[in-house]
This record gives sequence, structure tokens and C-alpha cells, in this order.
Amino acid sequence: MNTTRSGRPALTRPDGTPLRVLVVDDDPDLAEVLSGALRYEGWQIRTAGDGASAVAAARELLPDAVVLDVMLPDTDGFAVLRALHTVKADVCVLFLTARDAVEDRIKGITAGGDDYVTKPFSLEEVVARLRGLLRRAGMARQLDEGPRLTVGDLVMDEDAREVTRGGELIELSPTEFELLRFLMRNPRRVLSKAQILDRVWSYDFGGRAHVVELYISYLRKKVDAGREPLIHTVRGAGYVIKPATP
Amino acid sequence: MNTTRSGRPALTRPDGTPLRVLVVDDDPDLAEVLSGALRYEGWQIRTAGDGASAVAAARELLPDAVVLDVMLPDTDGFAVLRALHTVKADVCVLFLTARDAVEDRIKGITAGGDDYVTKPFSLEEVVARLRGLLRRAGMARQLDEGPRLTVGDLVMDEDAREVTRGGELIELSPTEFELLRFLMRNPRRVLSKAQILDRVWSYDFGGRAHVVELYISYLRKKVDAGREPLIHTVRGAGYVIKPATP
DNA sequence: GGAACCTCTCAGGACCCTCTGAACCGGCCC
DNA sequence: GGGCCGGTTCAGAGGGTCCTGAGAGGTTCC
Repeated sequence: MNTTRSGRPALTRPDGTPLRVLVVDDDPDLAEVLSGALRYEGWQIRTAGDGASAVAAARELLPDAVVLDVMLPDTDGFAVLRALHTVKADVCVLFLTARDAVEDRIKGITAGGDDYVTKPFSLEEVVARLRGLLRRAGMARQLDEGPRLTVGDLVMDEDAREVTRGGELIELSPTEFELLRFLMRNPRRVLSKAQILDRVWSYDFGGRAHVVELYISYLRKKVDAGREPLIHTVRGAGYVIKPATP
Repeated sequence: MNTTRSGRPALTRPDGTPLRVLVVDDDPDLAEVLSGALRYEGWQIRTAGDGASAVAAARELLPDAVVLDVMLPDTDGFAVLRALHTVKADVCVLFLTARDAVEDRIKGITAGGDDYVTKPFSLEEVVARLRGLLRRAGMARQLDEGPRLTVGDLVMDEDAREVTRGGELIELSPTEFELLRFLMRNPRRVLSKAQILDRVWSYDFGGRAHVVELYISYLRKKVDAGREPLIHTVRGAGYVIKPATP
């Protein structure tokens, strides 16, 4: 079976083969970071640096999804999108865009089922959006948990952005939510602070690992408050989330 | 089963296969945006840029419906309409027309049960009109909710453009109505302001996301006033509508 | 021509989120 | 015991998000 590097089953195509994703960005460093994170999900990745080679690569790879920087050196996003759809009509597209980009350039481009994230983004967010897109488009087989993550009596609904423990609703800030999602996607697995920082915080974040400790403490107050703890510290190594009674 | 990208069941042909829609517009960007939105409904889409290729495409695709720009470079809408009907007599047509177009000519065209929207339109409106058209023409199987949307004790009758909560009638302006419809068609799913702007506001709207907040506040005053709130803010993410007691 | 309505912009203000700095706490090693 | 280190917690500044009210411009309908 096709699995991720972390050992859990990968989201695959309906026939069980790895999902195929094309990453298009003119910044090679960023493209590398992105494809690393997506490869980690067990997917088959290819990269391109401009619109023309993106279309060429798509013709060969026939990807299930494309991660597409809107600002490319040679073409505009609409043209690439159109070309991609003629290559493969049902392809999903996740756009990358600068926060201060002229909004109407983006406007409409995501009007379909497609989605976008603004730079600077966190890898966890890109992966989550991509998984959501692929799941909803029926491109992915439900080998994983689907839109719902569970650890013990703690449940997260990613689409509704709702978290409950023992049926009781827990309100989380955006960062808290993303941190908890990362933990819950890797249950029973010790995650180092550096790993968490790389995944949950955006790639240009300069701060130190102290933030992670801080947000873990926020999470504990909301998730573990007065109950059997799910979040555990592993001194010198990092943090784990795991069910209370294994 | 055939489903939309948002996961809810799609409106399909009577035999269960996806509805086939042809989009005809000479502006390729607009055609792309439109087909994206219609693909999102789970339908099979094809595009054409002028009258001649529209008729050719129709001969191949045998579409259930056609979205047709009245102003085409080569032919006028009436000629295309006539040609389309010789290809497939029972085809539904949704016309796209400029606001200042001669209204009685359009009225004459649409007398046969067809419909039209004026540019600039919102995607939500195009989709809704098309769904209504297909439903009334008996082209579509009622796998979805039909003309009535329900979230808790809030009920919207799309055809009558009537909204009630707990039986009490709520008066809404056109924009308020369309915003609420979009929310109610995606219950329990967090919708970002950009997403809402893309679907509910017309494609040429240049303004910023602030309008969405404003209209959400209008809706709350009318829909949630003094009652258990159905519309919720998810800070940093968007808005959701969901029943009070799940 | 006027009134009512709808839509959108602008500015003010409340609140929340995020991160920093610093104090505190407990285990571990010398 | 004393110092050190990793981790936890608290307090607070700052920045951002979101809500609201006032009002201008446009449209529709008498």
C-alpha cells in the first residue's frame, strides 16, 4: 500500500496509485520546500518554473492537482488555468498569491471549486487545502479519516473548523487550530519544536521556538483543562498527542 | 453517485449522468470563470468563443443547456438560438446580455421558457437560474434539495424568493437574499470572505472584502435578531451558517 | 421631481490574536 | 547544595480583524 513517510496511509487516487501534483512557482527554493512537504504526504510531485513548462509538464504528468503561483514570469494565471483545463478538464488548482496582490486579479479565478492561499503561508495550510480540494473533487480515495480527525474523544471537523472534546465545543484561534490539526494528523508521534515551527508557522517566520511552547500551553488550557491530558511533553524531544487509554 | 465538489449531491440528468452544459462567450476569461463555477456543480462543461464553433460543439456534446452571450463576434444571438434548436429541440438557454440591451427583444426570446441574466452578473445568480431552468424543463433529476433550502427553522423558497424563520416572513434585499442563499447552500462549511465575494458579487466588482462584513451584519439583524444565532463568525477564516442545535 | 430604497465607502472603536520579555519551577549534573 | 537547562506561565505591547453608524451616490417607483 502507498503510505506517507510518517507511516500513516496516504490519500491516493481511486485506483490506489499516488496522487499526482504539479507545483508551479518561479522561486525554485519555494518550489523545493513545497514539493518536499507534498512528497511527505506520499504523493508524486513534479515542478515547473513558468506557465509554458507548466502546461508541458501537465501534458505528461496528467496531474490530479496543481499548486500554481499566480504571478508567473511569462503568462497570467487565467491563461495557465485555461490551458490546464484543456489538458485535463477536472484538474484541481490551488493558487498561491501575495497578500497585497490586486484583489480583482484573483477575483473570479477561484470561483470554481478551486482554492487559494496567500503568501507567506504555512505548509500545513497548503497541505490541508490541497487535501480538501482533492477529497471534495472525488479525486482521492478515503483511505484516511476523511474530513474528520479523531484522537480519543477529541474530534476535529476540518471543513466546519469545529473542535469538540467529549461532545463539548472548544473555541480555537487560527494558530491554535492549525497547531492542533498538525498534532492530530500525527498522533502518537513525537514532533520536535523545529518540525512544528516549520509546518505550522509560515515559512518566513523569524521567531524562536518559544512560540511553540506558548501555543502548546494555550492548547492545553482549552483541550486538556481538567480532563485526562492528551497532549504530552517529551523532554528534549518535543510534543505528542495520543489517546488517554491506548 | 454524481456529486458536486462541495460534496452535496449534484443535479443530474434523469439517467444519473452529469448534466451537459455549453458555455458560449467571446471573452475567454469570463468563459473560464463561468465553466469553473458550473463544473463546481458537478456538471460536464464545454466552451465556445463564437456562434459557429458553438453550433459545432453543440452537435458533438448535445448539451442539456447552453449559457449564451447575446453579443457574439460573428453572429447574433437569434441565429445561434435557431441553429441550436435544430441541433437539439429541447435545449434550455440562459442568455447573457448587457444591461442596456433592447429589453423586449430578449423578452421575446425568453418567452419559450428560457431565461436571461444581465451583465455584470454574479455566479450565484447564473447557477441558480440555470438550476431553475433545468428543473422546470424536467431535464434534471431531483437528487438535491429542490427549490427549498432549510437550515434549522430558517427556510428559503428559491422560486418564490421567500425567506421565513419559525414561520415568520423575513424581507431581504436582492444582495442580502443572494448572500443568504450562498450560505444556505453550504451549511456547516466555513466560507471565506474572498469565496463569498467571488460567488455573490458580480465578477467586475472592484471593492474590498469589507462589503461582505457589512452585508453579514445586515443579515444578522434580520435573520438572527433576538433569536438563537445561525450565522457565525470564524475569526481569521470566514463565516458559517448552521442550525443552533445539531 | 421627489421619496424610498439599495449599495457601497469611510471612519471610529472594541475586541482578539500574536508574539516578546521576564519570572518561575522542577529535574539533573556537578 | 548550587548552578544550569528545558519547559511553563504571566503580563503586556502592538497590530489586526471585525462590527457599527453615518452618509453619499445611484436606482426605482410613484
